[in-house]
Amino acid sequence: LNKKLTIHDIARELKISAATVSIVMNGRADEMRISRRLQDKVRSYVRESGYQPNMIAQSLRTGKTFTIGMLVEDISDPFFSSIARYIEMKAYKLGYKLFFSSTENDTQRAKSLIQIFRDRQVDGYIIAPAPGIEEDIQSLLNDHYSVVLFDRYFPGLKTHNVIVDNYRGTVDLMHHLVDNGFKNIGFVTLESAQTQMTDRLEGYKGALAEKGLNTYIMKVPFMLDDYDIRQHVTAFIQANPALDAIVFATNYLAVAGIWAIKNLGLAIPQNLAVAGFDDNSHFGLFSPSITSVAQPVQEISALLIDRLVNLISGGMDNYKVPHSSVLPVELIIRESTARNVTNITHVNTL
Amino acid sequence: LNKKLTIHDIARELKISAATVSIVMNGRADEMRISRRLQDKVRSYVRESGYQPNMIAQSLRTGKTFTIGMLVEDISDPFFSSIARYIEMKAYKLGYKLFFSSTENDTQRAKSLIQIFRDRQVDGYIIAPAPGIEEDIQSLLNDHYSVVLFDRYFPGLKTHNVIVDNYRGTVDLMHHLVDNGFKNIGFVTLESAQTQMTDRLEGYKGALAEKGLNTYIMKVPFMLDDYDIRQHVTAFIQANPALDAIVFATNYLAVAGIWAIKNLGLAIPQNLAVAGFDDNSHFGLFSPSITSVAQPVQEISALLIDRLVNLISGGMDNYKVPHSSVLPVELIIRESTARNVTNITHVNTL
DNA sequence: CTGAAAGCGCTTACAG
DNA sequence: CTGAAAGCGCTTACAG
Repeated sequence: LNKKLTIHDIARELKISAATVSIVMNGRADEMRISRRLQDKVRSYVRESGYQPNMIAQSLRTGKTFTIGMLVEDISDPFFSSIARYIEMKAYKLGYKLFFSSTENDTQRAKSLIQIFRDRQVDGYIIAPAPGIEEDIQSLLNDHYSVVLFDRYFPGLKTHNVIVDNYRGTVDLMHHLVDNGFKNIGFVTLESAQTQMTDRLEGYKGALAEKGLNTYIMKVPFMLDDYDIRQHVTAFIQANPALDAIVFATNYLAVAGIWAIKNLGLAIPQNLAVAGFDDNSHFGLFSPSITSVAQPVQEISALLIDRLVNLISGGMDNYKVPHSSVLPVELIIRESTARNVTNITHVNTL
Repeated sequence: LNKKLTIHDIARELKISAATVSIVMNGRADEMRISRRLQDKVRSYVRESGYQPNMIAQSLRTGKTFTIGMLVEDISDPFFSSIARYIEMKAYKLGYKLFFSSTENDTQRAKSLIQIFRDRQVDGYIIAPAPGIEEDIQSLLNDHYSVVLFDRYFPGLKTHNVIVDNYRGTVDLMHHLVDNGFKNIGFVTLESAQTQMTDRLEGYKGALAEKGLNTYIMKVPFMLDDYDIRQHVTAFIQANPALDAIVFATNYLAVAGIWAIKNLGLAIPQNLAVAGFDDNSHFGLFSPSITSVAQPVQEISALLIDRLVNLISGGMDNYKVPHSSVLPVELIIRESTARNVTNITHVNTL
């Protein structure tokens, strides 16, 4: 196809060696004591000819690809796609490109994707780990790759993590519900031992235990489609007529759950209050608008890419002190958890 | 760091030449008449040693990177992120990885990202083009790169395109509104000459002209933030009290517009019916649920990746007959455009 | 101050 | 049937 200019073409044209061109291009000209005149000559030729170094050749020689592999659960999920967006923008400025991949939280798929990233020789990894890939992460660490986990982590691994205070998020939400008069609060979560899910569950249990209230927990199996999630939620509500509020541990559980509640003909929050974890830019337009615990997407993204690029350039020393950043979450109160109207109405009718 | 096995290590171990190993690895062993015994020996050694060829070296030698550059307007937009998701899954099976980048519909940024893709030597390009990058696309074509455009295209360029029938989408929507008794239908779109936007606008004008109804058009400047879009929509509604319905030309215009309408205290659809282009998985849960024109995301994705991989492997011949696929859209009718209740109520009270 | 040479790990004619 | 050699385009000691 189109023949691209190489460093040797330039060297020949300027009657110097290719090494000199390379050194000037890499900003090592002063250090190598190349005359200013020659430097200018090279630089102006490069500028005019529009020469662009072959990154593949550079990568083969230096071992650096300026590429980052990012593994999320689902790139079309609003939480992950907005993080991807921020990280890509910051990476762009730093000269890095990202490979995004969706694990669907599947162990085998995640393992395979990590291997692909290895084959591609990415410089670093940003991973929201699927269950069961501890060994693969540990193996990356053993081989001294730069890795940062987020959203969830493995307590047994000495990794750098960027997570949020999931426990406190649910506790704050429970206090809000209790303060608004709700007494029988259900919790719909996933059949999952991942840290972000267990922390949210513990927050729920802890807050209710403290208040001496009953717990109602439904664990939905992993990887169900929307239809099946709705069935589970419907069954849960029907089996627990005492429920006056229900909390969903993830964004997509909430969306499926709200469908189920509407389908049962229950009014939110009059018959059943609703709240969810992970905010969604559309929750404010739902009917009614939905209370949720929001994660600081922008801070998470900034921290992830900064930490990773630091690791990549800092070398092995940084691995000595893995560090978890725990960011605060924010409770966004909307209509779906408004004070228990039924009780108030009841009082009035007496 | 960790020393990886090379083809020469294997050759030395097996006391054969590196070329033989390479040939076996690339499935050209029979063609090159390498004995079955030797083939098996190589293959089993490769399997046991876990040897993985160095893709960077392969790319340098062959010029192929098995990488695709994908340029969208915003990777966190649900339309683009769901396309990204499908494409990534299909690409995974075909051995390709994707670089996703967001242009924000900015000309300079889009140009810069295309150059970065070139530097990275991607094998092909999937592009939702920003305005003003005709030359850059043409230049890719001139250099015989594989390119497929989607969502919008440049009528002057002989590219392969995957688009939807935007014109018909708006026409269908207008007919639905008119059939339901709406007579003063506004259209909120962007100040944009991009094909997807002009086609939607033409559909609006055409359908209303055919019915002999007035048009009310607001063109919002590009790149406004949410707050400013809401201001524009508010001003538009206040300046046109006759409006009984309003159509938004994109998903995010609709979301911002609905905020504005709610803020004005107008009831949907009693005071003002609402519909939008591009469906959204949450529109069904809005208050009321929102009528919209849905694009066939999965078909778009499948067509894009199939076409592109064909171009990449088929070589130049395919460039002789650029082809536009125009996919049908689907009108999803929900509560926000229910039959004009005000009129009916009016009749009843007489 | 600058150039010649080696090598990153692979594939592809070519020779025998 | 198989191996030695060249080369993809770069960078990095090393020599002078």
